[in-house]
Amino acid sequence: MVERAGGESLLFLTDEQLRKGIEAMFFAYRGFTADPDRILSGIDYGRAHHRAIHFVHRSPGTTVSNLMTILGVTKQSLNRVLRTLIDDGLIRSEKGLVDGRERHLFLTPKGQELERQLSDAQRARMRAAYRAAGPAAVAGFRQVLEAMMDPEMRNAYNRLKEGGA
Amino acid sequence: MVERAGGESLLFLTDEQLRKGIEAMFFAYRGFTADPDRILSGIDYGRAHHRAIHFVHRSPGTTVSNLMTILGVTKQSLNRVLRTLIDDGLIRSEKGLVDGRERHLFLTPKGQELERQLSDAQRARMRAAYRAAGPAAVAGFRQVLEAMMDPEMRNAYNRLKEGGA
DNA sequence: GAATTTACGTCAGCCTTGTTGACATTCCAA
DNA sequence: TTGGAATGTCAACAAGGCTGACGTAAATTC
Repeated sequence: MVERAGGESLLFLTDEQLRKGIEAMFFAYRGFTADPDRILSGIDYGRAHHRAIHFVHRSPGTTVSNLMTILGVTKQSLNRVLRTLIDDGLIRSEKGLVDGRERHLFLTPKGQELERQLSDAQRARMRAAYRAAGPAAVAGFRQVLEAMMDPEMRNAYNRLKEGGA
Repeated sequence: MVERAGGESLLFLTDEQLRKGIEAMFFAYRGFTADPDRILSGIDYGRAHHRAIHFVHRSPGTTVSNLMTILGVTKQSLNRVLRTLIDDGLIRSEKGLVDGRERHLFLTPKGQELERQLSDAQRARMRAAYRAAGPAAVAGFRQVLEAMMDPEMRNAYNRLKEGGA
């Protein structure tokens, strides 16, 4: 009755199972962004600002072009967001010492404060989900997500992982 | 060395682990939407059209207000998308028989054709990820995602699950 | 040393997709 | 009959993507 290959059930690969996974991703991503979005809607920023702040926090001193790659947006789009964050004193931009064409990005204390607020909210939901599901589920969660990424993004993700380990 | 509670390791709840999960969600969601987006960019539609088509396919005869709730958008926003899909002959809207105020939505053959194209692409990636990660990982994946949803969305998700089981 | 390429900033315009507010219609229900 | 619910639609606006073009400074290459 159950399809098998090498003794392993393949029931989890039915279209029905895949569809459930697709819908789970859709609804879960909504939850994933809900809490930071709520905070940001109060102040003048949006999800794009959150992403920039997150990755500058994550990789202090990163360059503009590196951030463009990570976020997958054009420089014009990124610049609009970065411009407001710099003007508002949340991000500091420093001309590169070894290569003067590059701009290195850092969070100011004010920027760090907002980052903490946002990531606290997002981590709280993540923590609750992790706790509810348990460590084994979390390992599987990460495995599937990683397998779902485009290869280039998987590389970017793994470089970030190492850096923060 | 390892924190323990009830004999179970809590290492998976460190801020570092949570941050990795957050970044995994971000990069994976990009991959998740990449293939349908590529198809849609060719024709005249966007991600919003995909979502509408998906859930109309999923729940044939669903009403407009139900779709609004599922998608989490306003009726004006939904109507704009629905309008083009109806005008282009991908979705059919039928006045309710028992309650004449309601409009029930269905995919036309043309709509079903596009739905199949889009979901084939999305399922292909999902299938590859599932296969790479294995059945145990998939179970964990689904558990964590479900725990991450807002309660209302979890209900919506579970109603869909039952219907399709 | 001159020419080219790279990294970045910026202006302008366009598109999608979300929002709010207002108003009309139709129909169910008390 | 009257209020509320479900829907459609018009208008205006905002966020955040995009492309294209142009400018500047700095590095690299010839």
